[in-house]
Amino acid sequence: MASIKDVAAEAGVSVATVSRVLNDHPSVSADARTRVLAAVEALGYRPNAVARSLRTDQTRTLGLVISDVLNPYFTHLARSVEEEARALGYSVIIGNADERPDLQDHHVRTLLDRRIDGLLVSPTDGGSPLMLDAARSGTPMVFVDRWIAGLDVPVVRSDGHAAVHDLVAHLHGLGHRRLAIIAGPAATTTGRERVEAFRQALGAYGLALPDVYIGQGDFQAQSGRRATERFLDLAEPPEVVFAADNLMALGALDAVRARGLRVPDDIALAAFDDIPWFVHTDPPITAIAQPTGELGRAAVRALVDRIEGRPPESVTLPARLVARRSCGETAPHEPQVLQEPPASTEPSAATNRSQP
Amino acid sequence: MASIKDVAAEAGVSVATVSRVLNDHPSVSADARTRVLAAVEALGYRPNAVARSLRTDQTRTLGLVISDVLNPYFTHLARSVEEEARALGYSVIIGNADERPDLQDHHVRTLLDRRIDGLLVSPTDGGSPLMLDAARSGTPMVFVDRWIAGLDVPVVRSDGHAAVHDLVAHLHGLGHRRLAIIAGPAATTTGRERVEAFRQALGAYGLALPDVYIGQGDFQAQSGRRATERFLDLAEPPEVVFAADNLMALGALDAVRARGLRVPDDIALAAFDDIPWFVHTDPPITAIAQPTGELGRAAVRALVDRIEGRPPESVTLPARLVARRSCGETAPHEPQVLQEPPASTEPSAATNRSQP
DNA sequence: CTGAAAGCGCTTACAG
DNA sequence: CTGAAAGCGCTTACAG
Repeated sequence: MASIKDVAAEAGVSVATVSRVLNDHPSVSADARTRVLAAVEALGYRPNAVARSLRTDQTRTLGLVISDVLNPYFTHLARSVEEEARALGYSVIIGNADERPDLQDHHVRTLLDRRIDGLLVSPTDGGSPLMLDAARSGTPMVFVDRWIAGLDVPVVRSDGHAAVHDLVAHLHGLGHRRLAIIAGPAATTTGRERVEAFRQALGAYGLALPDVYIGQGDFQAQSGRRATERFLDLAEPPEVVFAADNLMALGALDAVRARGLRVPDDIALAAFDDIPWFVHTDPPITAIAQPTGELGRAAVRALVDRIEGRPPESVTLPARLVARRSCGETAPHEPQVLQEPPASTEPSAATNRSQP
Repeated sequence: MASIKDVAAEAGVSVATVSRVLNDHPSVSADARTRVLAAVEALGYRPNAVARSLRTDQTRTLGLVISDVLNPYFTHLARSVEEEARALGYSVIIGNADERPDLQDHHVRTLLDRRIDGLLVSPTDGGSPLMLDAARSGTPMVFVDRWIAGLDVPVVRSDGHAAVHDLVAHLHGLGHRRLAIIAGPAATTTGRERVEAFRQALGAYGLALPDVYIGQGDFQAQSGRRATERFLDLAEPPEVVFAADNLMALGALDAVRARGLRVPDDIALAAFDDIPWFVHTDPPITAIAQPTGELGRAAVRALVDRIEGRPPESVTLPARLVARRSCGETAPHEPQVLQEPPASTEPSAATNRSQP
């Protein structure tokens, strides 16, 4: 593979001049530029990004560590992250933690070793020593979707409180009183928050959330299956199961189906995170939709701000309820296509520095 | 960030010795090793992978350029690729071409600039000059799922001929005679092959595949929607629509639903590529399942063989029909869970060197 | 077993 | 505007 030396020789100039042409440095004569460009063309030369990174101490690469690529929500997020990063001149390397803290650490370590310019993380747990070190050691970092409290790291996420409240209103209106939730891991913010939001909303309707109506899941389908089976085995099973993510809803659907029961007649189902397939499941599934694309873009902008020395902003966007037939009723004209509400940012109080 | 020099100073040895310890070189005294390891620990030193790559001319990184990450088939593929790569000591950088040749070129170029050790590609088109150059210039490369003919590049894919034949037999048995297909781009092998397999199978039953029953899609949902609308507008619409991938099937479902029609009563639907959601759609969708995980793993093994100087093997695995209710009938005991058949490789005739 | 030194392919003050 | 030279952080013959 041709190196800068070869180009310099071919063009009859020094490597410094070649470098200047390649980097659009102003002080290069038109003649030198022409000759260098011709040599580059003739040799099919492409600068070695590894060498450049070593020298400039920047890789123009962002790391994205997500909990589970197979989860359509995170796939969507990853895609919007890559798009925005590309628009800003960065590449992104994705690390899939598969909801495993050890794998998450593996990816963080690998990414750090590669000297990525910044790290976007949706943490799988409460923060391993490595993750905390990374956050404190000054590696530019932004949390997206999930976060770890007590760190001076901007957070880009959506707030589901209002939507969960809307969901409970919807369920209550349909006459449901025994509502259960399949929670995510307590070590994750979204695992905890969604349960709390649900509990609060139930409280507003004078309903309790008994422990037996809280299934412990891990955001993966299998756990949704198991939790649902346990609910169905109860002397008094819930009338509604609210899965804290779309994969556990898939598992719940599997479990209900395996027993020969029907949604919503035998048991109602709702999910956090909306995905295109929810329109076509039997029945279409009521879900809380996050503005996923906008979250990904905002996260990249915050991270790049941080990398390039501008003050990064934490961003919180609202989620919203998309009611379909899986909890009962809901008219023929239910929503069909996912549509994201307009973005809004928190212009002030940037980081979650003061978080408990 | 601490460098090897800092470690050497701290341990009271030369950087050469530090390097030897880090790389498990045998000729290092136990004493030196201990002191170096202690220094590494004390400083929290991590070797700079960029510098190491520049020096050793290997990045231990694989590039994966896929057509569309949002397509669950490719997401699954990407995941298995990463798993196998990790097991073999490689990282992978994913480039999402989004079915756009220009984006595909962008990613190939970026990956090459980063000096990845090898490239796994599922080409979006027939081969841009850049892609052909890359393949010919000796960059270790393996095609997965889709390929470009006429290149000396191993191919890891699945063969759907038998499964498509099974599908047509199934459809014919249900009494369907007017069968249509939504094809992928003719520039892709899978776009062409699936139509040809379908045409052949129809021929075996004395059925023709008229041009109006071939919808031109691009493997994305929107194109499945449009093609289906066109079918439904025909004076004599088809009785069955076979979508050449799962996203176009989603689009077809959207279109059928938008007209207030029912599957399979008004029109039957089948898809290439099986995904977990197909069990829960209304109705469950008949699909041709590829051994996706095994394809990803085999592709990585072939690529790493190539990189490490062993002869790489092309691999072809069979796809299989999973009949559900979307084409009519099919019993209560239809399959529920995706299961991959055991792997099989072609031990001989490694590359598709002699392809037309 | 160990260290000094060269060199991977770049970029960038510095001097002219 | 241009080039010689230093240096980014490593690895690895080479000599001892």
